[in-house]
Amino acid sequence: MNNYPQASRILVAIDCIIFGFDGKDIKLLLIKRNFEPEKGKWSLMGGFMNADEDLADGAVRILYNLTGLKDIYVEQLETFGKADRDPGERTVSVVFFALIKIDDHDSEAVKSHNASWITLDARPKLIFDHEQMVSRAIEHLKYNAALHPIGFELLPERFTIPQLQKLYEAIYNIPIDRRNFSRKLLSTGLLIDTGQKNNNSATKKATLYKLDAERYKTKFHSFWNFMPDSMRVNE
Amino acid sequence: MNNYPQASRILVAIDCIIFGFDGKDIKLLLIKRNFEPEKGKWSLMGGFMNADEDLADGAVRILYNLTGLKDIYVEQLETFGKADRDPGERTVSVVFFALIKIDDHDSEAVKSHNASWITLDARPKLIFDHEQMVSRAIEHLKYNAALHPIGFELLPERFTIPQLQKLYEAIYNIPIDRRNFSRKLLSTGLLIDTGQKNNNSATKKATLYKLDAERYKTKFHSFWNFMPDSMRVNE
DNA sequence: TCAAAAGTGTTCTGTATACACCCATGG
DNA sequence: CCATGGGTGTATACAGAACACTTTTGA
Repeated sequence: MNNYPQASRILVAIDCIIFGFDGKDIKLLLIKRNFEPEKGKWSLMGGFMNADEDLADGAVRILYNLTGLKDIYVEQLETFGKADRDPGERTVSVVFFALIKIDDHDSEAVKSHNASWITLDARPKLIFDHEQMVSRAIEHLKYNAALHPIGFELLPERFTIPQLQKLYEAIYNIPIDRRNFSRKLLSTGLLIDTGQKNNNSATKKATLYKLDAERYKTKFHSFWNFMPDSMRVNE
Repeated sequence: MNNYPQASRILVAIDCIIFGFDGKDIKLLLIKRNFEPEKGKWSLMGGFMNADEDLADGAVRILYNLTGLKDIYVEQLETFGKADRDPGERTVSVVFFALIKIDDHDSEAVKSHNASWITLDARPKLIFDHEQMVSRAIEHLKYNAALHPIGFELLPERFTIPQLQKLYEAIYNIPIDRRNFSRKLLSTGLLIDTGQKNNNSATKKATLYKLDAERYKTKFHSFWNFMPDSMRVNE
């Protein structure tokens, strides 16, 4: 069947920005390509959308291949479509934004794809327009983490408030007042005290919380502001 | 040249959500199709991306065809890629979000495309997944108009504060306090008093303002909140 | 017993809100 | 001169920021 005879058919790529947090730094999962084209260079994890597959399913498939994870946080970010973006052939690329709990990923799969976790500062040059894609994703992370409770997606099931604070300090690269942060966060009612304490600490053990899944859902689309007002720059 | 022999090539459509404001209601520019496929039904304005054209340029081209306008506010919104979204042939559609000053558009071009301005409430059923696209765009408008100064894009060059207020009341479907709105707005420093007054009023004439283009640019990416807190629902 | 990190409380200040009042215009 | 809509002023409440103090832990 061909209802649109005069239009051009082109490749639809899917590229994935994958963020993780190791307790100290925000990291990106990048690939040192051991395949053509651009073998030997760094790129995002990607692939092509199959003809019989939903776009979003394609992203899940590609993310699963690399990380071994299925139920992770994925958002469609933006579609890149400069005519000359891929020198090999005309291609548009739909970019997806994923947040994963870094300890959960399948390190065998990552190794077999020749991928590595790299801090934002240390990231190498990337092929094509992948550099712009990453910039866009970092922007998106900064913007959205201040308005929606997505930070949790980067932490383990059970986490402490100080851990969460370190995460936000890493995202925004600013110090945050411990006491105000904690109060603001608890006042959202999103956290459930598990009764357990964190054993990884050499000093006073912090309370482990988990997300209140119900409240999380209802609150997700509301605007949020638990970042200091200084982040909502008005000047 | 064909570096990716095994992947599928498919159609890339561009669909445009075009918002306008007539001083009272937010309206959508929709097309009653006098061409195949789905002739006789309502849809968004769209077309296909050309093989040698940047994606964003395709959107500008399509918007220009319908409205006769070139320098308008356009954002890429989302790419729709369900495998069965277009029954005719596998197609992904990149949706663009446009805000125009309704008085500026070329009504001849609109007429020749069989298009009409329709209020959100009165909109008809649309073909394919265009309904979802519109819902998504309305969400986007509500979300972003509270955080960024995009409302101005729907008003004439010179506008009054009461006009702007009516716009926001239409977007959010809530009454806003006249006095607080005005103060909040002026405090942003985005408005320049033109010295002129609005003559269309039967009573006291309101001051005509224009945007401070410089400040607009710098402020655009900052979070903003001149909507009442009630909009930033936390419950 | 001391240092380091976690947790709780208090004060202060800026800003959003609610609401009262004055001004301009045309009928 | 009065109804309608535009513009300015002010008191109050609330939430964020700053900062002091207490508690827990392991070394």
